[in-house]
Amino acid sequence: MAASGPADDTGPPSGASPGADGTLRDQLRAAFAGALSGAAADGVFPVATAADMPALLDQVRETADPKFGDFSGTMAMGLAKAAGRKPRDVAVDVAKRLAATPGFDTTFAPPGDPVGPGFINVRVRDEALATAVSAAFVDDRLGVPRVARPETIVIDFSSPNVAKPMHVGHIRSTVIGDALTRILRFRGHRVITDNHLGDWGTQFGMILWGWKHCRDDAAFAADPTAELGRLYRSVRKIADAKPEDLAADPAAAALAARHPGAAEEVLQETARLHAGDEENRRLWQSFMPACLADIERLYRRLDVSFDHWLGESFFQPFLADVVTDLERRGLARESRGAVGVFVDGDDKPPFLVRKADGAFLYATTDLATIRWRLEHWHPDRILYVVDHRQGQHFEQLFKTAHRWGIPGLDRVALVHVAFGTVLGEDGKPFKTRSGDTVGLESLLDEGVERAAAVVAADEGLSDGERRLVAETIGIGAIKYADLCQNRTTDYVFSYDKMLELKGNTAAYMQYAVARVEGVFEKGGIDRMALRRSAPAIVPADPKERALALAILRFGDVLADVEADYRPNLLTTWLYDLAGRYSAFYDSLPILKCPEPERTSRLALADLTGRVLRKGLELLGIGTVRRM
RNA sequence: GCCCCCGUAGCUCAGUGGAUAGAGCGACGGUUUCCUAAACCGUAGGUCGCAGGUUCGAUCCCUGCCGGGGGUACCA
Repeated sequence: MAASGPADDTGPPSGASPGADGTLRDQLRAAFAGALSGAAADGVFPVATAADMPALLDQVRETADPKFGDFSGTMAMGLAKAAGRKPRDVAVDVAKRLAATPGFDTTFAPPGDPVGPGFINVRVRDEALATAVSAAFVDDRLGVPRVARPETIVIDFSSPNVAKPMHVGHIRSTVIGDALTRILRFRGHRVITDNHLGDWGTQFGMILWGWKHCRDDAAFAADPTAELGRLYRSVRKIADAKPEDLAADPAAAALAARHPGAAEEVLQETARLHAGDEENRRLWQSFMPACLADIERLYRRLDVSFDHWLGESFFQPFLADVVTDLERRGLARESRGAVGVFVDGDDKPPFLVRKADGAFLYATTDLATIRWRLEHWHPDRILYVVDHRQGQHFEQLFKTAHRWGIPGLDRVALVHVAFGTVLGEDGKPFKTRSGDTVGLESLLDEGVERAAAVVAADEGLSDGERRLVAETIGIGAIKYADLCQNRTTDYVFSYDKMLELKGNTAAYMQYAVARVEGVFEKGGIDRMALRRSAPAIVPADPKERALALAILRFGDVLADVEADYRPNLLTTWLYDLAGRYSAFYDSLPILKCPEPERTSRLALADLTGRVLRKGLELLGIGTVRRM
C-alpha cells in the first residue's frame, strides 16, 4: 500500500464551523471596513459610495516581510489627498479607530504607530493564531470558508474537435478548466461543466470527403481515430492547397491533382450533412462512437469529467432560428451573400452567422448555446476557457448576445478565460520533429515514462507501486507546469523542467506530502486518533508560526483565484507552503521532541499534509505516500 | 492598416499603485550520529524594452516609440 492514493483526509466530525467569521484576512478587512466607514461618517475623509469600500479593503494584504507584521493596510495614504491632510495623520486616525473596533483585539495585537508615510501594520496575536490553526485542524474544510452567496457557474472547456485525436493544444483548456471547476465547487458554487465538442463542423466535411475518396479500410478497422485523423489531415492539405504542404506530401499532391474541385466538394459534404443527407448522417453516426471512446479514455487518465457533453451537433436544430431571429430584430443582415451582425460598425468585419453557401458557423452555434444555457440552467456566469487567439470571436459573440436581448442575459457575466499558446523549446508552437502536432496520449506517455526513470531510484517500491507513482508524478508534472504559469502568457513545454524535483513543480509538492507521510509511518502514529483528540496546536517557533499563517491563507488564496480565474495563485501559494513546511521539518524535530510540543507539531504536520493534498486535488493532481 | 497580448537576472518565469523587485535552473559555498539530503541555508547576478506624463510614491496606470507574437468576412 506504500504508493497508494491519498490517506483518508476525513477528519472527525467538526462542531461549529471555525470559518464562520472568515479567514484572518476577512476578519481584518471587516475591522478595517468598520474603521473606515466610521472615519468617513465623521468627515475625516470622503468615501463617496459603499462601492468604494471593496477597493479600499483590497489594500489590506499580507506583508512581504514579517518584520512589518502579518498584514498591512495602505489605503490611508491614498485617502489623505481627498482628506486634505497628511497621509500619516490619516493613518493614525484609522489605526486608532481600528484598535477600537469591536472584536479586533481578540484576534489582532493593537497596531502601533503607522510606519513610513502611513503603513498600518497589524500582527496576529499568538493565542488567536493558535486557536485558528487548531480549529482548522478539526475542520473538514481545513479552515476554508464557503462563499456567502453561491452562484450558478457554467464552465465551457476542453471542447476538442472529435474528428482528430486530442493533441497538445487541448491540454491547457482541459487542465485549467478542470482546476477552476474544482476550486469554484470547493468554494461553494454550483458549477455546471459542459464539454462543447466540435462534432459537426467543416472538419466532418473533410472526413466525409476523405472517406469517400481515399479511405484505408484496414487502417480504420485497426485504429478508427488514427485513420480519421489521417483523412482529416490529408484532405485539409488538399482543400487548403498550399503549395508548400503539397510539395511535402506527394500522395496528397497526387490526390489534389485528380480532384481539382476538392475544396468545393468538401464544403458540399458538410452542407449535405447539415441538410440531413442520409448517407452522410449515417457515416457521421458511425464515426462518433470511436471518436468518443478515444477521448473518454484520455479524460479518465487525466481524471477529468464533465456534467454535460453538449456538442455542436446538439445545437444544430436551433441554428436556423438564431439567424432568422437576428434578422427579424434587425441585428443581422445580408452581406456579400453571407449573413452577419455588424457589431463594430459597417467598416469592420461582421460577426458572420451564416455563410454564403447557407452553412452555419461556430458563431451561430455559440449564440444558440448561450440561449439554451440561459433557458435551462439560469447561470450567473458562463466561463469560456479558450485559447487567447479567439479573443475577437468572444468580443463579438458577447456584444451580439447582449444586443440580441435574450431574457436574463443582462444579469449574466460572460467571461472569456483566455490562455496562451503552448510552445516548444525552440519558442515556436509545440510540434513533433516531423512538424505534426503532438498527440495528447503520447505526450502523457512520455511524461510518465520520464517520471518512471526518476522514481526508479527508490528501492523500497514494487513494480506495481512504481508504475502508479510514475503515472501520478508524470501526469501531475504536466498539469502543474501548465497551471503554475500565468495563464495569459504563452508557455514553453519542457519535460526536463516540469519533472525537476526541486523548484516550483508538482513533484516538489508531492515530495513534501510524502515526507509528512513518512513522519507518521516512522512514528507509528494513529492519525485518526490524533485528529479525534483535537489537540491544541501552539506555533511557538517562528518557523511554526510562518507555517501556520500560510495554512490559514488557504481560503484567501482560493478567493483570489476566483477573482481573476488564475490557478497559478494557488500553485504559488502551495509552493510557498511546501517550502515553509520543509524549513520547519528541517530545523525542528517532531517525533523526538518532548510533549506537549510533540503533539502540537504532529498535528501541524498532519494539517500541512492535508492542506497540501487538498490544494493539489483542487488542481486535479494526485499524491502518493512514498516516492 | 486596424485590434489584442507580451518585453523583468545568463535561461525559464513570478510579482504588486507602496517599504530593499522575487523564485527555479545554471554558477559558487555550507549543512547529514537526527522523522525521505528528491531537502535546507547562504553568495553572486537587475537602467523591470526606451522616452515622456499622472501620483506623496510607478516595474505596475496613461501617451508615444522600438522589438516579438497573435488575430483581422464566410475554419474552429
